[in-house]
Amino acid sequence: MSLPAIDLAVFHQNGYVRKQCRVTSLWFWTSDTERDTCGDTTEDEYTFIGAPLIDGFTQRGKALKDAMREAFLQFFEDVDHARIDPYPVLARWRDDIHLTIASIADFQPHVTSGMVQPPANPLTISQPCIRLTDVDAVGRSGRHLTTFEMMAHHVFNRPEEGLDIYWMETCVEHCHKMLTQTFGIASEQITYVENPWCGGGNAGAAVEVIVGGLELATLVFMDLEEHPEGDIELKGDRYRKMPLQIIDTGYGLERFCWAAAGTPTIYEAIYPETVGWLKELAGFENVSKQWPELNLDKLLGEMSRLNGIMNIEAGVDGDALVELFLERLGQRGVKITAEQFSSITEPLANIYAIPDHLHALCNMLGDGLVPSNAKAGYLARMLARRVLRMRDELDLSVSLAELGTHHLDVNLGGHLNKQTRDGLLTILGLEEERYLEMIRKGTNVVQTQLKAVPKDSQTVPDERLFILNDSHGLSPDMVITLARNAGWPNVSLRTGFSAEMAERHAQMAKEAAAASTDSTSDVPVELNKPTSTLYYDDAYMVEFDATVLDCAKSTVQHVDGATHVVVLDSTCFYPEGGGQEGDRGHLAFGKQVVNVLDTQKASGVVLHHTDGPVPKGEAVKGTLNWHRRKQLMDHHTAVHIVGGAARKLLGPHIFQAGSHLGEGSGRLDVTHYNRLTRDDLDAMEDMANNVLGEIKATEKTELNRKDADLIHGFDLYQGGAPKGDSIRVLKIGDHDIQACGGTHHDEIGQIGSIRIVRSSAVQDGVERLTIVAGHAALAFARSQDALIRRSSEVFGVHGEDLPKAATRFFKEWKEQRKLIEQLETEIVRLRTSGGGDASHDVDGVRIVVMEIDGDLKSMTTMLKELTLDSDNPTLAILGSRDGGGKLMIATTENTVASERYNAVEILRSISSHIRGGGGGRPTFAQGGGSHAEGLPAALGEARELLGL
RNA sequence: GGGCGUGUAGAUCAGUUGGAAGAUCGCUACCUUGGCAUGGUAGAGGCCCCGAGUUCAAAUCUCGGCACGUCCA
Repeated sequence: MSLPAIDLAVFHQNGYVRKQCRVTSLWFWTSDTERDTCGDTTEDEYTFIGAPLIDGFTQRGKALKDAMREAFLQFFEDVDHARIDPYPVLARWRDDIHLTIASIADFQPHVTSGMVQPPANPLTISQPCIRLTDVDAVGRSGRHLTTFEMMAHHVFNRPEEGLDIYWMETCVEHCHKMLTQTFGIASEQITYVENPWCGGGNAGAAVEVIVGGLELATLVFMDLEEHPEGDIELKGDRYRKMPLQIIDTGYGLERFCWAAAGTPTIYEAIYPETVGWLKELAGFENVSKQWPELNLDKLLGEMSRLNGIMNIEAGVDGDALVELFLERLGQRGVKITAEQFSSITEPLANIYAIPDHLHALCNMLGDGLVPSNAKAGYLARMLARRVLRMRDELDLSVSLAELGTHHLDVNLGGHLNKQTRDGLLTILGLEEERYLEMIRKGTNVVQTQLKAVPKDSQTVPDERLFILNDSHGLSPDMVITLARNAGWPNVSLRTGFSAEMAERHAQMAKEAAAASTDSTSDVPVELNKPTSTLYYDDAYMVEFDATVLDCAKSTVQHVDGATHVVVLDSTCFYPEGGGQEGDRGHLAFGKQVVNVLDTQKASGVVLHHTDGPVPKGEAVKGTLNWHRRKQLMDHHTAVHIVGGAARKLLGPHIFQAGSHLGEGSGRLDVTHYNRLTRDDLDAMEDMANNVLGEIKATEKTELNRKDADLIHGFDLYQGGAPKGDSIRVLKIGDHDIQACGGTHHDEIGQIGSIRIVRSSAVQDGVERLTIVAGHAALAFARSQDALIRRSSEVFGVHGEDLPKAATRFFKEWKEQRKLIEQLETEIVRLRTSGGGDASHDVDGVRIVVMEIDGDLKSMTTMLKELTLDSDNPTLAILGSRDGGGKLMIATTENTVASERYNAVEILRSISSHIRGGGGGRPTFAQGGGSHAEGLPAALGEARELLGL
């Protein structure tokens, strides 16, 4: 079964009839008797360019967006929808996506699954979204954006419970009324296309709203969930009805703006000031002035129209595409050469894309994102780099921070959600520094990588390009530019290479995904009844009585010595979670005792890993290893306090990226754009310890998700996306407020003291702080003391003199090493100059055969002294008893000595005496053995061989 | 989360098959000049990131760590 027709009274009342599209075969509703296409086909061109479809909005840019958004939200407020503030563009309440990609993403997964109440119902919102999938098309297609606002009205019905706010009929009614009355769009201009929607395991009927060839909105009626036995089939999958009915609408704010402005591209409607400014900076007028006969607006308008109806696949050959474009433009009366086309459209594509990318970047950074080389931070860095590259292609002399300042003032009205203006500009400045550093290194890297490539080569080997891109961040066209400047003037990029590289990356990602098959651990016990968690009632409870619900042999060895898994009806053992390690202790029953070696959790059931069985149904007395638990609580509470200090001292972009609380130390990963200095750590440490004295007690409350979001916002979820509706909130005065399920002190003074031991980098943009608190802080101080004591004993100085002493010793060691080298050289000079027994003259070649003390390094020094003087042709054979015997033979290069003697041959014929081997060049050979006592014999044979 | 790359003189970087640690700039001294820019000559400056392993021999190969960079999801 497929979905039935969407036959609504509102269509009939407005004179609409249902037709099937001649091109796409989709069913659609229209009041235009002539119309036989649905409006969004390869035959439906944009009609609003130069002829706006929405009247009454004469503004441009931010003012236009503000007016449009207000009109939309006001309309829905007037029909009893609650206006909701937009969510961040960083989807921190979700663990499956980094960025908010649609308004419905705000309510996934828990509201849409029914677990959590929506903040209002029905509601209206205008949600800033970021989608990077079409990033390459931005600026070129005339309509693509990486960041846009999705205006929406949402309804969450539960018909089985009598909650039925409205469904299709009223939804389309609102939509139609708004379009025709608020925005004055003529009814016959609007078509409603029936096109079922599915995604993410859900599906439903949907209507696309098309005006003037442009899809202005989609109305989705989501009431199906994927199920193998479902009776409805959509696009190859089976679905069944679910208890929830959700209306998910999306109206593209920027598209409304474009339809109201009627500009050649969407960018001129929403970023007119920036486009104008960049054109001026780039001297674009000089480009267009060359061909006064060209009508630029007509050209751009036709291009947008063409892009609107041509579905251009990624990876299409660039040259072929331009040719096709020129042909189609010619058919439309725009006469233009390939040269004119590229010299106009290439700079314009950059001019258009820059404000779009800046908008996405400012929104991301404004929400507190820190650029990085991994995860969401990478997306920000990618956008920053794209802007910088486009800036360089346009040859603009503005910094990224100046572009950011302009964008913030002109297009964002100076508003950022969290980050400060200074913070934003600092980050942009740092990103530019990194970019410039990468370019600077690029020239060198290119020269090294292309060393084997002939200077007159026309291509760069694929493998080199892959390495340069993946490892050094130099995109193929950047490599070509650099290579041309560095001595390979003829190289160019093979067409289609970029597509191949993308394909290769996709392949790599696929292989990586296939390799990481997660092993679901076997849990041998039943997981029916959630364990009652006593540690939340009283974090200080050490002993408790409980009943054994289940006990089974471990199927996998979880920890050393653990043989069984025990489930109790209640427990005060904290299971590992939120970064805090599981508790240990023991369970006693009768006269027997089993040790709890670790505690884990599965589906709300606490699993005690023990070293022995406990009979099912038995009453047990559980006792916690309190020393360990106290230490874990010290660390956990300390991590919250340090995190709060970091946020206060370093800025609003500080977000917890992970934590681990062990007995010996705790660690906290925070997002930050710079490496932390010891001064930073000291300042945080000071603040953290002051907090211990200033704030007496922590407050622990439990809230439902809806209220928690409303009261505290999404900064609450530092520990990650929450899984359920119930949120445990830990408040340490106004210093730190977080959702956290760990165990914490009621009185933070019990921690005693906090030390931040060090910081290290987990990845770019994330700093790891290692923290010790309570007894661990004391233990750490003692071990540090011991290190200093042991070291100062070696030097025989007091601890405070240690740095001075170490510096002096190191300096003297270097000086003495130098001196030894000089003395060794001097010894060789003395032993060989006076015509002693070591030195002989054979037909104009000085021959030196001697045994010396020293390792390979000092032998090398001596050999140099002997054989590097070409006025004194020498054959030198040195031997040492060091490490099983060493032999080293050299001749003075390019002299009679090197002509007459071969070092390698001599070495081979004598090295057997020390039972060794070796090799080298004819003028320099070295070898070693395992029989140092044979050295005199080896040297003796050498003398014999040479006739001495 | 997965992949890749790089750590060598104060700075920027070479270093071939494992076999004698280099270049350029900078620094010091001297020469050239009335003085300067410059030019010339000589010299100083190295825990080849750290730690193991393989080898007669490791800057070079293997493993681990630290630091930095980069691509993809």
